[in-house]
Amino acid sequence: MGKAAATRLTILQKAFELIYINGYQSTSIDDIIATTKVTKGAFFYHFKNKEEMGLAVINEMMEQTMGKMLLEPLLSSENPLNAIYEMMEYLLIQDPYLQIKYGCPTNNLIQEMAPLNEKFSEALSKIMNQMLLAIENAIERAKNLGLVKAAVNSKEVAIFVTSGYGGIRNLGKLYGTNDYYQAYLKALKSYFESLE
Amino acid sequence: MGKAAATRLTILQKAFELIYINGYQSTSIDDIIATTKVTKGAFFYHFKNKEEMGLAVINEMMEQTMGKMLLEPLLSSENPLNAIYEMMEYLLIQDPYLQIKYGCPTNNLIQEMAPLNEKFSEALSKIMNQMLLAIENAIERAKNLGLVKAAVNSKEVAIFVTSGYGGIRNLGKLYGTNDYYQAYLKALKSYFESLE
DNA sequence: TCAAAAACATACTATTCGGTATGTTTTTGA
DNA sequence: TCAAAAACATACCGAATAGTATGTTTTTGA
Repeated sequence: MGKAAATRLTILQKAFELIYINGYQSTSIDDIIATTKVTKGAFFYHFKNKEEMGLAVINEMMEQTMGKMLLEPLLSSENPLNAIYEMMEYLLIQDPYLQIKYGCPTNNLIQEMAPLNEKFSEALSKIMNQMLLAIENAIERAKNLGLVKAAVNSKEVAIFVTSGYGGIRNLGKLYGTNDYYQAYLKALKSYFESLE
Repeated sequence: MGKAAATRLTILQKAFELIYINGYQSTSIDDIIATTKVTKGAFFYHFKNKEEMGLAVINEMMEQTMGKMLLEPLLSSENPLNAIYEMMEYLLIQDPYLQIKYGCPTNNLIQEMAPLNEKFSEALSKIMNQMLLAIENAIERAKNLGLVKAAVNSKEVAIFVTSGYGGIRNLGKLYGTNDYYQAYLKALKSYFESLE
């Protein structure tokens, strides 16, 4: 990676980190450059404005991570329903980059920016579509494997499960303890059993 | 109501409206006074600072509404499970004050402010505790009425259902259509049936 | 090697925002 | 009625912020 590309990446990484913690609007460009060795001139050389940088964070940082975290394990799983549960458990309990008090980066940005900025909505929709589709396909595959009742509507379940994930992340932010995560996971497991 | 109290209420109502749409941090005091006939002097006569006003919005506007919308119908319902579903359906589809693209006022504020402000977290926790407890009690009552399996854990279900509500509101903000609400409600209904 | 382009650095600006200082007007109650 | 307190109005301030103007340094490629 060239030096210029490294500078750009430094900006995006720090920006992602600060946006995850404080939100997009509360993250100032001065914040980003103060905690890196990047100057304002370099920042505006790489990005036309703050909005373009925010979109790059979504498209180049968040989307990739989400894809690798989701599509790969779900696509090849022998027990798709179980794979979804494991993914949730990983995201909520194991993932070292996500913290209870800061919630889920994607859901945070949706909450903050969806009503305010069409471009952000589009970029975030791609990520959520990835997630919804991955789960829907997994359920569909579970149906074909005879692991889930044929009457189950895959799309509805995907929406239901994805909603639950976003919501429990928000409850985690509020209460700051993973007790709620544990309770949620138990209920999720029961729910999945009801689909068999 | 005295004139002073009316001024205070005007501020709180407009503040709630703008915070619901744009978020707390993006709602400036200048915004609030520009769209009312309240001056800055009056604003700071009634509230020590912006934070105190924000807390008043939560405690005096949101908490009451939530209590009346939740506790009352759920407490007296003959079929508690059905009452929860009806409440969700009302909040998502019927409620004239809530809009798809702006999501849920409480969940919005949690998302934005929980990691940033302890006082906001406390105030918002009271509201969410109300909701969680109301649902938990309703499930418990359904169990006593023989409408729900004894093995069901009321607290876990309350957390699961509350998460789902917050999450689907966020998806609604992203996609701007109530198709997702409808799919969510169908899945919720199926889920409730699995508890019987 | 060396000029042109890319990449970065610094100082500055216009605007916004929360909050204050200092008033004036309105209400209250003895 | 009238003074004191409550309620409101206006002008202003300092800090923060996105973005720009104008440089200098580094890299590139012929």
